[in-house]
Amino acid sequence: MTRRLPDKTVERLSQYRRALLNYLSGGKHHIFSHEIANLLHITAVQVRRDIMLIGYTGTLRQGYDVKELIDIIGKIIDTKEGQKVAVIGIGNLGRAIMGYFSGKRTRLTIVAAFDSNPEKVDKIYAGVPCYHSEKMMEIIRNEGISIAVISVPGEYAETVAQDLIMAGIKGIVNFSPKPLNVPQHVYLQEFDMLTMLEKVAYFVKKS
Amino acid sequence: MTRRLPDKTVERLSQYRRALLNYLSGGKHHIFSHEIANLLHITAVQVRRDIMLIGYTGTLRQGYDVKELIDIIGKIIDTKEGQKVAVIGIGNLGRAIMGYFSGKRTRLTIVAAFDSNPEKVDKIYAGVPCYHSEKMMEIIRNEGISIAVISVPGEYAETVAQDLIMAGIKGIVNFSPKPLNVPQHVYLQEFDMLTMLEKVAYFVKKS
DNA sequence: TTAACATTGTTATTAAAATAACAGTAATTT
DNA sequence: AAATTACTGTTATTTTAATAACAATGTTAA
Repeated sequence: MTRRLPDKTVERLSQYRRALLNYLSGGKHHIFSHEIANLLHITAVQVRRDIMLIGYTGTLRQGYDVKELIDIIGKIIDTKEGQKVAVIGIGNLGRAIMGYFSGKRTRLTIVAAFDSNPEKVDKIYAGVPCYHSEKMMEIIRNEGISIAVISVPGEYAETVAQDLIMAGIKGIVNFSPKPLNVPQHVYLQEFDMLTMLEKVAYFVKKS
Repeated sequence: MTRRLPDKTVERLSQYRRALLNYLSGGKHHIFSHEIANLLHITAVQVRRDIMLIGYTGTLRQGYDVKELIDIIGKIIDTKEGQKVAVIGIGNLGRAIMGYFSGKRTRLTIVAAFDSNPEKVDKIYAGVPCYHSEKMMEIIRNEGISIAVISVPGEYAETVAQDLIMAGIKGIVNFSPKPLNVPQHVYLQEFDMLTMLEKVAYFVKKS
């Protein structure tokens, strides 16, 4: 249907929506591109361009209808049926991720967590049941989980990813410091904290 | 001294170094560009280009001297004296970050953590003392901390950032879902998990 | 009624990043 | 000795993202 949007535009759409939901709760119904821009600390042109790419169009004197825009973004980002997410590794990071999610109503639902520590298995974290890693492939297949968050220590990341892919996972967010190799049909987002911190340190040093 | 390197190159240099340290511990002393590429699942050209940008040069038949390359990357990324880092907000995420760091010997040292929860104040997390948020500005100034990691809930992120900047922080990694606005002399790295997950979901849906 | 203004939507340009192309060269093979 | 091979280092090209420029238009002001 719609042409594939640029990566960065998709990221911003997600942020627009969150900002707009918040803005809406303040009782305002219309918003200008430069107001959206201020919320995210970017430029108005970029906002308008992104909105152009998704084919929505505002009105000249009032700007954009907040509710409409939220809906349109939803139609682009979400699927009707929703998508199921699993979190692998319930250390501090895994729990942090699940904590961020609980409460947010979104079309993404974390339906299962996995860990190999018997003390964690069969407990509930932020409303999500934790299963033993041995059951991972089975549950992912049976539940039709399409997205996985890897938050295990680096040394396990690779084999976990292998299993996930064999079980039919379509998208992975990798928080481990170990770079992953995935086939083309799997979308991978790396998320490496140590690298990011070292990068910041480099540019701090330079300035 | 060296010209400012591209953002992405700096990220990869950090990853090269980690991979090389690991490789070195396997007893190998030389490495080819395509071998580095395999470790990170990128192309050999990209590796060679990055290495060209930092001015290092390998030998034709042996490739790169692993130890030398590690040292050169260190000279570029690290400062002699090291840089001090503070973590603001000791929830699951804050603890995860400190956990990742403990053990890694690097020129970046987390020297202080801050939280407003009295139960956490004056405790030690992963070897790092936690102080009350009220003391944040003072300690940052006195200790000469130049980098901060924000892992507080979104609603506090903005004021925390303000305070950090007033206290003289030069680089910020923001894990909160609230976009920050910082003056030009402060380097900001946003790190928004919800957005990234929604992006992955979008591309999974598309594929 | 006309001019000035504030806003959107779109095209054009620039900047950043990745990829491709290829020249150069030491070692090895024929 | 010449050809081949397997690399590096660098320039050229392409792709992606961001920014700038500007036409179009309803609204307000003169």
